[in-house]
Amino acid sequence: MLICCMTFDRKNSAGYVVNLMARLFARHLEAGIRPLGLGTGVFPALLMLWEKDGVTQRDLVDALEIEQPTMANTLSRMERDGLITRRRDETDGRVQRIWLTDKARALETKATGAANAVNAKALAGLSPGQQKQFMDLMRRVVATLDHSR
Amino acid sequence: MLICCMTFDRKNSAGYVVNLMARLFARHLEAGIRPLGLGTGVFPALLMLWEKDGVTQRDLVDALEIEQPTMANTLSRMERDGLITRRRDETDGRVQRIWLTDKARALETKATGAANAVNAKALAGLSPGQQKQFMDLMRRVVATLDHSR
DNA sequence: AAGCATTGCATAGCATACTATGCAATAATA
DNA sequence: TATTATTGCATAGTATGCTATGCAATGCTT
Repeated sequence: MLICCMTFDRKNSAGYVVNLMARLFARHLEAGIRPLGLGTGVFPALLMLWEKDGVTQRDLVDALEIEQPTMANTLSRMERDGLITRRRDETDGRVQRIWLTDKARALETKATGAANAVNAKALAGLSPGQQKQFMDLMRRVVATLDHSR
Repeated sequence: MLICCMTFDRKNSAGYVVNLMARLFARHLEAGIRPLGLGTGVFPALLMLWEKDGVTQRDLVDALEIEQPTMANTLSRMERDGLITRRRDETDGRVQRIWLTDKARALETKATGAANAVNAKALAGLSPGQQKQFMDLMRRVVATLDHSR
């Protein structure tokens, strides 16, 4: 049934639903990792660093598609909170290399567990095939937006 | 091919991809509506108000699933920028009713056009059937997260 | 009616994200 | 080698979003 002058149905707008979904994911993840002293913003950087630390800020910016000042700010908070140390590169005076503290290393299992739990909870209403479809569709949308300007 | 100790593959994590996708959507929408003097944060409120103004802050908070202090802050910016006026309800001294200015009304066509353009661009790589699937899957995930915890 | 609970909104404080800009170190070029 | 361009990072300023909290107006209970 059509309503007369409705020009924009937000619940049928991809952008609106994507934003809402992202905020809901963030709220749930926040609740899961707050007991660990972590916030959602540090999570992507930690994922990279758990895999391999000693990388540069630039490496994180490129891999995570986060703007450089955002990453600088996030790393400052992580340093303040004792999750990383920054040491200047020996051969290039511009570069800061990022190293995890033992404290940050010790959080990996619990933190990724919390993230896995949120993902599982969020996708619980979808069949395994639909979950794969959902991920695939999202990755294609991301690729489209990444390469369009 | 499996890599030895990788415990968390972010590009296969729903939460990570959702967050990235939402930031990309926001960047594109921001670029589209900035020439109108709008930001992404005011957009959901404007969508509601274009449909019907004279509603309360509480109405917006409930419909948009945005926390009340966030909405109060957003409405303050909108008032500062001449998009809305707030008038106290005549029968209930607690309530502020929100009214659009002519300036805000005049932006509806261009702003929703920009949002439609972003949505179209984002979904351009999907078939019409896949677009419907994508929206349906997202709405189901939103519903799941809405009703859990 | 008095006292308590609820509701609607504002404020404080912070995290996360952006653009614009500056600066120092290095690289490239003339 | 001197100049210019590029690169890596930091800072400033702002928007968007959250939790915690306070307060005034209203509603409820006795």
